[in-house]
Amino acid sequence: MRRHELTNPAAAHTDGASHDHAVCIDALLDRAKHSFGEKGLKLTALRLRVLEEIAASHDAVGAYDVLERLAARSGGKVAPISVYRAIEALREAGVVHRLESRNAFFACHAPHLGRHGHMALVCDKCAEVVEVEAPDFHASLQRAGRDRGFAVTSAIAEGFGVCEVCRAEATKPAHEEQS
Amino acid sequence: MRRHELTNPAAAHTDGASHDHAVCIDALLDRAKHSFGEKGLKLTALRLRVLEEIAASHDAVGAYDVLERLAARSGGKVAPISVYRAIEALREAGVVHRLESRNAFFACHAPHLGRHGHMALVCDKCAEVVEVEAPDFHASLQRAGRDRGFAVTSAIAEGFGVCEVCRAEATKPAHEEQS
DNA sequence: GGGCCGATGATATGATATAACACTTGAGCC
DNA sequence: GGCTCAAGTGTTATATCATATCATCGGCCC
Ligand SMILES: [Zn+2]
Ligand SMILES: [Zn+2]
Ligand SMILES: [Zn+2]
Ligand SMILES: [Zn+2]
Repeated sequence: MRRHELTNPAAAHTDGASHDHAVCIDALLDRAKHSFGEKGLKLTALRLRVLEEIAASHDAVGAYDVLERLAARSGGKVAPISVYRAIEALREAGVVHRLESRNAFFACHAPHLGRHGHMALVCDKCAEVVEVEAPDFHASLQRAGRDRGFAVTSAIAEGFGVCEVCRAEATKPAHEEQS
Repeated sequence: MRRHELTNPAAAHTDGASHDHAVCIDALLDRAKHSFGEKGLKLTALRLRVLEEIAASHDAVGAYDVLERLAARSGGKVAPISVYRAIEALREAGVVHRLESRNAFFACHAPHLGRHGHMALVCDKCAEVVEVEAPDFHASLQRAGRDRGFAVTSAIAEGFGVCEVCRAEATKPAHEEQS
């Protein structure tokens, strides 16, 4: 089992159940086109396929998951390095981030140009990742660093817990639970 | 080369050059003994050997680095899983942390019982890790999460930049540089 | 002693990521 | 068109990080 997978994949609830995810995807692809253009990068067929797989949910997925899904869905097989290269380009374009604590990747649905001041919240139950703005975070980190002569140029922050939907499910009466 | 190593290991300056690191080690070992005792864990010979290797510098080191150093220094070879198990125990005791962004581990020289409210600052030049207290961080993360119904139970934060010593070296006149 | 449990050993494998080099393609230039 | 160059991708191999599984050992309790 991939290290970032859940014991209960059925717990994932962001593939359309709680919102119209097609809207998320459309907005993301649109932003990706613009972002690639602005940065002089090319949103090639492979990169688009990889982005579509990552953006298919709000979860963080491993590079090898992407690879398997590409093979299963798009037909043509690709090598691990090709997936990693595509992901790297998507990261440069700012449409995909890496979840450092899980060695996995997730689509950025909340543009925040400049890599600073956002945090990822990861649900331990359903693996969903949401980004929250945290303008204070980077500033306070730089302040803390400055006290020690440390010049902070970039930072990451990741929080773990239980998301709203999973909390609601956890408090549901037992007879409403799925088997 | 291990991914977390530097291109110029000589840049490391925390192995005694800029402070009396024996003091750091003594304090850490002392704290480790107490912490293992309090938690009902045992600071076994293997765990102590692993801790000594990790604590030998303020850098983050990979599990396989530890393994190689154990083989080189202490004689007896150990399997990767044994190193990982020892590291896991040291983490539970709170004397070692994982640097998520590098898949590496570093000794905690700044006790902060409870895993909240600290951040790691990593020098891109010398790989030194310093921990800074950030009492606001976890609170603000929980506040941000609460707005979205997300209950944050733990979090990590890692900052990257250039430490004081390396900054000083960078501004030194060229004729003082090492070849 | 015998049962138990936490720690370690031993072996194998899984999971994540990159190196090196070849090939293709398209843009810019002449 | 033909040339060059750079970016992207393919192909193969390998490096790096981490865990599964079962055996064994040694202290501790009864
Ligand atoms: Zn969505
Ligand atoms: Zn984002
Ligand atoms: Zn020290
Ligand atoms: Zn610490």
